[in-house]
Amino acid sequence: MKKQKLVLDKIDFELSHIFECGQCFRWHKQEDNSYTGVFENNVLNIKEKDNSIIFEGICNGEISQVVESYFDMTTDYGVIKNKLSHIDNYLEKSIQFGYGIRILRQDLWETIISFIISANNNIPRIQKIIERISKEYGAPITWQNNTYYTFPTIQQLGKANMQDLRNLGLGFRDKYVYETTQKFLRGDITLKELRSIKDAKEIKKKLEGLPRNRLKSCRLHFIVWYASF
DNA sequence: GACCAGGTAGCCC
DNA sequence: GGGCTACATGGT
Repeated sequence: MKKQKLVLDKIDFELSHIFECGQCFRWHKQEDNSYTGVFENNVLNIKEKDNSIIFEGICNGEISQVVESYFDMTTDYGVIKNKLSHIDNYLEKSIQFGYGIRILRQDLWETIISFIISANNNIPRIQKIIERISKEYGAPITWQNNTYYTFPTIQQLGKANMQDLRNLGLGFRDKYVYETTQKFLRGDITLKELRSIKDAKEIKKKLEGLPRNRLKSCRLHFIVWYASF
């Protein structure tokens, strides 16, 4: 893990559209309008300057690879937007509204747990709970005199019992997170298995076996997306 | 201090 | 299968 920097041309990339559309919980806006976040074993700060996007932080691997993967850089969003905007007026307006969005390639495990936590909950609190879980069970990464925490792996989160989770403020969701983690720990269901399934209905069926995890269609789209790589 | 939140499981009918 | 309700907390 090392400090790295990357500068890319600003194409189909708008920070606020990406980070404030509700698809992620761990990116925070800074005073200078940049965003800092933790994903997998990376901490990045991202800012816009002179029609460029500057990525800076601690990366597990080459920053160009990490960014390319997480931000889905190999997909041409211009082509997609062009296609969608010709379907109907509603889509055209939607694209005008969020023209700079990219669908992040977030960690599948983190996403499953985050979605369980989101049940009957509000976004600020969801964010706080995820931060607390990460601080308690994730691994620390220090950058620019701040300590950030990765989202815990299955094994790391497996160390928490229901009371531990209750103490972190999960409320009634503690047992659903606990049971889901135990299922993954035991291997009743695996991430590899989810990734190997290409049919959305099959993935849905698998996930419905998990507690507190029946999927609304919006969630399913994300899970299918995250499971696809 | 009441009301609500990125929902869902467990009832009842 | 559809409709209702409880669920733990914290944010507003």
